[in-house]
Amino acid sequence: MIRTIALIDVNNFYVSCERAFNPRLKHQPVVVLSNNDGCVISRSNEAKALGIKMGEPWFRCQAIAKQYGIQALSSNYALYADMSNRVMAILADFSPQQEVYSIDECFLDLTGFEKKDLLVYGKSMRERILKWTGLPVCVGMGSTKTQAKLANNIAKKNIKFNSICNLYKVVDEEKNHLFRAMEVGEVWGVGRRLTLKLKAHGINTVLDLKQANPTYLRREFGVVMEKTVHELNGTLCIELEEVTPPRKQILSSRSFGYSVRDYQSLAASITLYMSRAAEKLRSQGSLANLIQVYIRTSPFKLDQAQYSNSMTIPLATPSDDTRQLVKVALLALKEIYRPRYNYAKAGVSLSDIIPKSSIQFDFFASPENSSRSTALMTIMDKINVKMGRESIKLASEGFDRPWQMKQGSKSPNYTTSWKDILSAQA
DNA sequence: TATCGTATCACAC
DNA sequence: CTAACGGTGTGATACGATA
Repeated sequence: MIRTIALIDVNNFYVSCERAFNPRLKHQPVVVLSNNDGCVISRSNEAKALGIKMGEPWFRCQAIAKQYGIQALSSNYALYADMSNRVMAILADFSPQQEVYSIDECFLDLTGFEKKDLLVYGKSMRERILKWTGLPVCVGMGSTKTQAKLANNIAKKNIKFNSICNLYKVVDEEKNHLFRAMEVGEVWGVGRRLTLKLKAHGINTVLDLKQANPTYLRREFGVVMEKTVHELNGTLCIELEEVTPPRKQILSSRSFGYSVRDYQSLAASITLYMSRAAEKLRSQGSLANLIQVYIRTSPFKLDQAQYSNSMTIPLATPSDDTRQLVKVALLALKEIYRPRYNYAKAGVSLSDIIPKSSIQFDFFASPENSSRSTALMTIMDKINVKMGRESIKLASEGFDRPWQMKQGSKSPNYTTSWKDILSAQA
């Protein structure tokens, strides 16, 4: 059966979230910055029009920002995550099959809906989300995920589509016209490197790729590209994934607000990051077998001595106990730490992850210890959910943290903090 | 010869 | 005022080691 897949995506998501609560930002050039107020990661249309590039380091935009009064905000993930949940909940009402693909996008399976009704259906999604959350979305529809993505892209860029593009409704002649006008890099799965390579093979536009020979593409570019072309032509190769599978790797890393030289600060940061990673691990009911710790100086400071190192340590028995994971992580840190470098970033990773239900005790492990550990971690997690993050924590996470990342202009947590709501009113 | 482990690449957002 | 460049995650592929 021919399927119908929709992709719904919030326009300029982070900026739109900020605008929903601060109308003064509307019709203005606005950007949201990455952690540490480093790079531009979301732009209003006005900011895009001024030539601000995605991923541009913010300090490089100072001149133009001053000239045009571009407003920059630190990222407020608590706000974005909460808004995301609202959008996803609304969209879940439009189909029983939903794949939450990212913080601001989801696929819906609309197979079986009358093709002629799809535009109206998409329009009602857009209207409801706008009314209930204040966020603008675009909707793209086709017979595969790749087509839905492409349709969404078309809806975003061509005003005549009014934010909804149903590829079924676009006649072949116009489709060819649209696809010929789009760069091959616009296709989902075709990034910078592949764009270059494809162009070297004479494939420049979406239409070129759609018409290319799949067997030839597989030989020259690999399976992924072959699937992409089949999907472009309406043959489904990438299924909707409704249940998010447990993470196979959990990472927690952060750049420092100011460079760090001493072991103590690094140890505190590693403890902090590992605590976060362990929380994520427990929240998905898993155990990790492998720990990685890394530290590095700033690769951008060419005049300074560079050092980057990591260490991977396998655990004797899989664990989700923050205390144990931190202990091992600090052993690794001790091994790789070298004095007299300006460290810019540190991080940890948990991998070789297994479900907790499948735990096998080794010869020396004690089930009693394990259940005590679980009880402690569970209560810690509960306290932190109820009373707020870090209400209870390991002392080695540190208290004042002068190295913590910069967040110079974060908006209030409008939807998740009573304190912030009150101060936002004042 | 098939499989494994690991590093590297490429991509998405 | 300074100096200043994100974070998380997946899958494919390459390649030497291992069973």
